[in-house]
Amino acid sequence: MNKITMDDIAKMARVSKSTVSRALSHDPRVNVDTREKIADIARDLNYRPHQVAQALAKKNTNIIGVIIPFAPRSVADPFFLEFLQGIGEVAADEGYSLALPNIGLDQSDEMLTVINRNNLDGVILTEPYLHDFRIEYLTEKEIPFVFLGNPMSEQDICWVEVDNETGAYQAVNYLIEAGHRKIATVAGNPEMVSGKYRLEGYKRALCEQGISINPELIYYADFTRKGAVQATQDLLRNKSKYTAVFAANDLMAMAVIRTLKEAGIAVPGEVAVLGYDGIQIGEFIDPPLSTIKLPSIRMGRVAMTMLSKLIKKEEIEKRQVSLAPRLLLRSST
Amino acid sequence: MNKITMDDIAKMARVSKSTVSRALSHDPRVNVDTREKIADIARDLNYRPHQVAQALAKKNTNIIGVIIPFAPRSVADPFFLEFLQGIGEVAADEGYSLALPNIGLDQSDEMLTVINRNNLDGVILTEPYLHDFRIEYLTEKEIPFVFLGNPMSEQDICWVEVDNETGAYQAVNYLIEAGHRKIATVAGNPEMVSGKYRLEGYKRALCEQGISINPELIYYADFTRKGAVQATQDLLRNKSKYTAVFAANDLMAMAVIRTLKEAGIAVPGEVAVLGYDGIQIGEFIDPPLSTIKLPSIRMGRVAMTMLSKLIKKEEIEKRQVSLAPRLLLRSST
DNA sequence: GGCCCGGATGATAATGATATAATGAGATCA
DNA sequence: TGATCTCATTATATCATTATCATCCGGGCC
Repeated sequence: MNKITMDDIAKMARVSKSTVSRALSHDPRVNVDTREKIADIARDLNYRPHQVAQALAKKNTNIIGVIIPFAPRSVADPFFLEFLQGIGEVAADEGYSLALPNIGLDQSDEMLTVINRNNLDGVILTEPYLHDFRIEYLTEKEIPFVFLGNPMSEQDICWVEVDNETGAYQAVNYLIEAGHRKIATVAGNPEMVSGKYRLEGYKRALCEQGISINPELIYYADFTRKGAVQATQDLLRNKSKYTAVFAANDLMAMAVIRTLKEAGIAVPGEVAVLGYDGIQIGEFIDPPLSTIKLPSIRMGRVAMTMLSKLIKKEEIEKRQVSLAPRLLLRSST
Repeated sequence: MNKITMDDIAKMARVSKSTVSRALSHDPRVNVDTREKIADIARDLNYRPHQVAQALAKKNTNIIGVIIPFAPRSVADPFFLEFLQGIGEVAADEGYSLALPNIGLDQSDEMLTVINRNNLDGVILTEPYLHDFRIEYLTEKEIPFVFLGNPMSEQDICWVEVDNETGAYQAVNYLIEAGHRKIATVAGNPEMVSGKYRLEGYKRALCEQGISINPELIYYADFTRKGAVQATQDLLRNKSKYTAVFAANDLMAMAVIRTLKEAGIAVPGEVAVLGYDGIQIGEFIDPPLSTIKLPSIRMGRVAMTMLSKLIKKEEIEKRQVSLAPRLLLRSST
């Protein structure tokens, strides 16, 4: 079966394809009768515009790239999935489809390729790094983009975040108020904004309460379960005492809990564990995970809404959106 | 900054853009010296072909659509995420990128649009229905596709599955052998292949062991947590006795466990719960979920590999792949 | 010298849409 | 009555590639 093109419709309606193009895009310049005739024929033939050709002529593809690193992180992380769902909802409403370009480990090279393919109308990025090189690329290529997370750039970049430092401060402060004095942390990648500032929040909470920071209670993992298991094992070998662990994301908190339990340590009986992100699945684990709840779906919606406006060059009232973290107490503390 | 096109390179190399095109696609007809000169210039200018224009001329886009229904199901379901990861790995290797067209509830109309946009080289579908209407569309439009799950069609369609009936039979059989006689089930959507045949397996296991099927112990939910909570509440109001629940997927099993626990029923002490899918997160919940483990990532890899061959019209040795389910015992039974 | 051959390259068409310039007919106005 | 304007439509260019057909050139052969 041959695909139906505009030319076919033009011939049947005895007009030029220019007129067909305008009629189908509701251009007011075409006569109402002509428009209706063309619309009828298009409907009868079940015509759908060829998106690729349209993209070439209009110079936009209606495709949004969502840069979620695959292994070892992230698509396995329910937090990103919830975020993706929020993006998806708005994208569908606005007529965009989502592409997940697979980004491997050597991001710089892959990123270049993805961007240069010229087939993305805009990009949503996750997990900003300190001095994120992607900003420069995207800015230079004039591709609209929105970050999930504040990349701490001097430039006027669009982003949606929940302040990492505040959230972590709130978390650790709660632990202190609950009576904990020796609090360990499984921190994230310190080259990432989230990793660095969640650790900063941890430190500030301790400082303000006059508790000295013990470097032996700080472990760095890479936001993965595997990394957290390793970190917890290191922690278990450590002679320093601790009664609570603050993990920089829920996925790691889950691994911490399991590793502690395997070592015969009761949670929260002997050691309390507090996570970060507030993934839905957290309420099902044993014990249900106390955490800092981020409005993940909402963040996705906000990011996509912002990106859509950016693409259409509409006015954006707030280019930087900072949402509030919320302490969600379940049973692991 | 203007984008670099083939014309720019042609001018710099003092050849025609035809030659540039051939040189960059390693056409043996171009002289080696010319090819290298062109390759050098392209590298210097950091040239990347314009994917949209390329797609229009070559009539393929290197984009694969993965049809995962969004709300209320599926992207929230870690099983699909794991599957997606498998697809992603192979897709990246083969040079495809993934698109997630958002399919809403009225699939028929949306599907039509997605397919007719002519911008997908192939499609991977999940969750086949009995008499799935999508098969007809895709076949007619001659778009290569692979199903996750056996759509039970007479046609010679490509699919990867784990036999639902066998898996469910295995699950329920295990419960019976463990001494359970009164086994309830929270079944999936009976219009979906997975929903129907997992229920069939449940029934066959009971029949073969001479246990009569009690319709009051069969509840239908829609594979979501919400549906399962409702089903479990109905079950709790029921006067019939039961000592085990077989849920048609892990997400529902998790909801069943929580709802039972909230009602003061011990799992697995009073009631055993067995799930289906084998999502990774299942081991973290309380109690760790016993389940039928499907090789989700592998299924994704197989599906994408098959689709890739289908697109390239290569020979496919097996167009229908049926992998083995595996009973994964943790603590909920 | 004319012809053929094949390697290398160029010119043009095609892909399926939109964007821009051009056209023609009728209305308006000085 | 001629100039200008508007409206509806057509013709042509454009987008950045690949595909197809044409051309050129040097060398070998008769």
